[in-house]
Amino acid sequence: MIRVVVVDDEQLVRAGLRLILEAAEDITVVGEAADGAGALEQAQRLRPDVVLLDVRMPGIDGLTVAPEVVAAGPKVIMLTTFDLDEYVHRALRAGAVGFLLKDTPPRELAAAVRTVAAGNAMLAPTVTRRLISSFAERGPARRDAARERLAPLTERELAIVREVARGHGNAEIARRLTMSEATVKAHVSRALAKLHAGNRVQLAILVYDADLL
Amino acid sequence: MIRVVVVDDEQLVRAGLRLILEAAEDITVVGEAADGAGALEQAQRLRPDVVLLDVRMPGIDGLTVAPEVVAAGPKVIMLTTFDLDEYVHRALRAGAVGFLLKDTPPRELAAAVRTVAAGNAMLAPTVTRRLISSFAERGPARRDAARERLAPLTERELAIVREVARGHGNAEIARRLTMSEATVKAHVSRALAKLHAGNRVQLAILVYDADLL
DNA sequence: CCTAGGGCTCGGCCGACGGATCGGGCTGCC
DNA sequence: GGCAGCCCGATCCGTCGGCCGAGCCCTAGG
Repeated sequence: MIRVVVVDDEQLVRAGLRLILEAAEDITVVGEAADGAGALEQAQRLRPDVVLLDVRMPGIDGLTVAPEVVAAGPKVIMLTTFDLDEYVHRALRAGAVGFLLKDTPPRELAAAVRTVAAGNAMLAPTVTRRLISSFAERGPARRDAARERLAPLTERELAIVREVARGHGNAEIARRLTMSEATVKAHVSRALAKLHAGNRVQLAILVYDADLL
Repeated sequence: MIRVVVVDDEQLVRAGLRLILEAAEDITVVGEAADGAGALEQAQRLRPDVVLLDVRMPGIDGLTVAPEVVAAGPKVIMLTTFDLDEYVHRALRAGAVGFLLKDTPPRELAAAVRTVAAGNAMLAPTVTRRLISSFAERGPARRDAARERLAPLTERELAIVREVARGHGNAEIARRLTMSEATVKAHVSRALAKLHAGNRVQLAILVYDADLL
């Protein structure tokens, strides 16, 4: 039996969720709360398997308490009317493993509870879509592009550039790599030219994007 | 009516998928293929709404043709027995909007087809879980530490430091934020002092670690 | 009211660092 | 031998960064 706590500031919504979930034989609603403080208290006292947590609530809102609720043990599914990027990002970073819209059909809601109780994750389709695109964009795309740009560098030059990206000055790099400071400057200059960079900071940015540390 | 092409090297699997999908009144299977080449040909000729694409196939495998199939128009759902990280990453980068395991129940398979046809995305729960982790665990440790260090900065100072992290020089920052270069230098100096940094590159590193772009 | 403090804005000065340029030595290859 | 690429070095100059001071605005508090 999966033990669930539902949190929403509107009593009507809580009642609706309870009805939907209790209709499944393997799910039982063991507690309710109307704000973040109540949610945390119930999570710690009742130790439920899953907490359905509304995003917007008076007092402490759902996103704010989410990290603490997660820390208390249960899996957290965020519930909201609007799937704003800001909400999704904060929720996922807080450790939520579910993010559903309030127009989710009853069958899927119960399925989501079972899914997260089993240790997996469930997102609304629109949210999944957004997550994928943000993954595809910020993923290895920029990294490979950066590596491509760094390709023309000589082995030695790359070594100097990596030192630059560590925030070291030319003198310090010279000591570390046992060469003259003038030489370091020369390498940096040619790296700047090859990479069409105007700044040593831009070199550091490339190294960071290329994930070379 | 949602028009679907199923691609799998095993004839039995194709037949099974066709049976499942044709059972839904709003879905019709308009074509089949046994390898990547066939998948691409069918996608271009039949212009289906959705392509179910097996990952592992003899000849050109699913992950390899996925980008071209996506480019041809249809939404792509990857199908596989194993949800290896490598598979998922490549698939999502290729532009797939679905990633399902072959043990997905028929009802969810049809739901997934409808979901992607509607422009949204559908992943297997285990895949979603992994995606969330890789999104959330993008090093909150170092990130929060960096934010902690950046905390003492005033709003204005942080703005200048972020410009520094973009690789801009003092003069350029002055233009962008419409202030004197002397002011920029003053802010940079104080930021360096507050953060115990000796270099503007080190400021950039902090901003990067703090993930502020 | 007016004083004190903090943040933002500027200017000037100067030492230090960063970049551009030129040249030389070394290797491998045509 | 000539050429090309990499590595190293030295010199010149612009930019950066530290340090001084100053004025302005706002808020807090006597």
